[in-house]
Amino acid sequence: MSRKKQIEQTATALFKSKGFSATSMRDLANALGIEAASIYSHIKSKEEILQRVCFRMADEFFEAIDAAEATGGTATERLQHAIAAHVQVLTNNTEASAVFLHEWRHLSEPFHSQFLSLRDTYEARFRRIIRTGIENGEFTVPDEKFAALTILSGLNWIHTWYKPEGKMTPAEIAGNLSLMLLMGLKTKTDTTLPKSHLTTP
Amino acid sequence: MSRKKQIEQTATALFKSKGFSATSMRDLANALGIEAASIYSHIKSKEEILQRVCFRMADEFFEAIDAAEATGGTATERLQHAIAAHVQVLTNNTEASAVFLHEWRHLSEPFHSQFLSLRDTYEARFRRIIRTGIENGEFTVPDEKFAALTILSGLNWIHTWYKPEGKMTPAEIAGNLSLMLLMGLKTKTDTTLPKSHLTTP
DNA sequence: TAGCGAGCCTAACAACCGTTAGCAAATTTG
DNA sequence: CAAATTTGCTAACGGTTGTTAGGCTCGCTA
Repeated sequence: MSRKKQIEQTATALFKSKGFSATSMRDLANALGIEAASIYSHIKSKEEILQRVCFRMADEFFEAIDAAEATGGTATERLQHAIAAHVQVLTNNTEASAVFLHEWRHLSEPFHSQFLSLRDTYEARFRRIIRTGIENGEFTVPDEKFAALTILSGLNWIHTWYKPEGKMTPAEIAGNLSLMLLMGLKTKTDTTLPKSHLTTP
Repeated sequence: MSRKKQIEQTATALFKSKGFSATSMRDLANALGIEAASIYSHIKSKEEILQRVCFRMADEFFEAIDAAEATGGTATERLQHAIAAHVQVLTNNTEASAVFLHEWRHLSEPFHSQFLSLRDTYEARFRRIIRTGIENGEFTVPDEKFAALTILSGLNWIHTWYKPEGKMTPAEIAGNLSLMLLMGLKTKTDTTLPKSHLTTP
């Protein structure tokens, strides 16, 4: 592995555990066993590392959802595939995922805006699947954007606990999440919510 | 309002938008229109602000869930109340909530450990409701901890977009979230589902 | 064997960090 | 009105920050 990749990987681990701002170049150098100044033989700046991690992960998420949507099928199936693809990327590199999810706001312009734009586009992909499902009667949901964001945020906590050696495989995690988010907690034979809390506008 | 509260509030806004580490005392002073050193007439240290915000919010979440659970009822009803209570706290102060959710890791010991312990206890409250619901057949879910964390992470993104002047009230948001998380996205053909949002009576 | 690039070093920079000391003005309280 | 408290100031501290300059030492290749 190239030295640059090694630096990137070590930095990613530190960024995840301490955050970008709280990680100094001297911390990073110490973790690598070299001097801080030596790092600049390989990278241009501290932020360059963050940029590379954020945009590489963005690429991975897009590639994954592209492949998932290409399979076609019903909205339910496409959503399941998109969830599985998202979980796959998330579990494949939890450290980079954590940085991608939490540290992007330390990007300077124009990268900050670029990143947000990519994120919006990605969310729109989920939204479109859900809208299709609403239109053809597969889903019943108050608001399509609301649903998409709830699903995504329900997926994005995985990186906090997932360990490759754990007992659930990424596919099983994806299956459980799909089940919960598509079917809800309620037992199928009794699916009504208490009436005292419902009103129809 | 006391000057100390004012400082805390301004700091909270900055911590939310830039993060704790990336917010300097000179940034905070600038936002307050005074000199950095002047802040120390009111607080002991930068971290004191973070501590106060984190533990005050923890208190609020516990008070809310205490009140919610005290109402009794089925597991479904208790979970709905707990969700509504959580959303209420979250929407009541989005800035402090964001700090509570994302900046706690910059707490030093023993506060860091204390905070994590409180968070675990809070999550266990949700888990217990869900376990009850599984045991008496209200819920069908693969794993109780998994379900609790998925629900909580599905709630905890609200602070990123909620504005008090928006068109959904906190109660409506809670209703929509309850609906999505309890019933899922899939259309149920065997029951009459409310077509839109919920409101508390 | 000469040369080259990769990799790392030391030294140092200017800027910024949280915080303290000591003092002055303003405001509140007796 | 006097005393006490609140609120803010300037100046400065010791330390840390990201980064640059310039040079040394290897292993590889021409």
